[in-house]
Amino acid sequence: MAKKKTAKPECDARPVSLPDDATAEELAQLAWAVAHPARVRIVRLLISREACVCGEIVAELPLAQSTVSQHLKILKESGMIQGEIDGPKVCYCINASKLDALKKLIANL
Amino acid sequence: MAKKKTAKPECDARPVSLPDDATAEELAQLAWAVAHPARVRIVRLLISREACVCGEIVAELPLAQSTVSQHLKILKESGMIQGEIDGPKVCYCINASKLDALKKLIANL
DNA sequence: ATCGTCAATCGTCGATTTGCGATAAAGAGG
DNA sequence: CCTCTTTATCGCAAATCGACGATTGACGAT
Repeated sequence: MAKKKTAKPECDARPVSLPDDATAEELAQLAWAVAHPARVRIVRLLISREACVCGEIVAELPLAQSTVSQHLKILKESGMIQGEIDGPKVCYCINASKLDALKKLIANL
Repeated sequence: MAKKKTAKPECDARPVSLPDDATAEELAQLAWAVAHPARVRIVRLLISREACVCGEIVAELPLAQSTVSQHLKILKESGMIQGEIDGPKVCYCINASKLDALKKLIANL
């Protein structure tokens, strides 16, 4: 934390941006979920298919299964997608509310 | 959620993923520009003020000048903002077309 | 010409991300 | 029971990010 000791008499006097700060982190977090080509493709895939087994996602991407699993974990932690266990498989689907939240936050920029 | 049959889902007969791939990278790149709270705040600041000197941005954020400069560089490289040298100061402003590009890409997700 | 201000860049540090192979865990099926 | 399939997780390595102080370069003013 930079604590400037140098005198700063009359430069800034604007405590106007408090709600800004709150949504800034939320937007950053959601944007970050989509800030990787592989994750963009996963999100698009889930939107277009509405539901998708993990194996299909892996087959769709030029990445190793473990890497795709990592991206899925990141997307799940961000709340953008959800995964339901279905026997030995896992069925992922988009979380519409989170996606809408991202859309709104970006649109209201 | 509509669940596919447990049998093989005949889904992959679609050579449609060429434009997907192209915009996936573009979206990821633009999303990454706003995937940090400080950069979100910078972008918002520039939108609300339309133009802003670097010093003001530094004063607005709880970060060192060099760190803010880094974020400005990232935003500039992504095309989201532009900087014009004005004497010893540098005046930054938003790049509306890039911002719109991001908004469209997110909205069309 | 010299000084002070403003912003970019350099070098460094620690933390995080990204990718992979290998392994473990959980069911389904023979 | 054993085996196969499917997915998550565990290291591990390379790369990148984020933050900072210090320095540099550019410009205006004195």
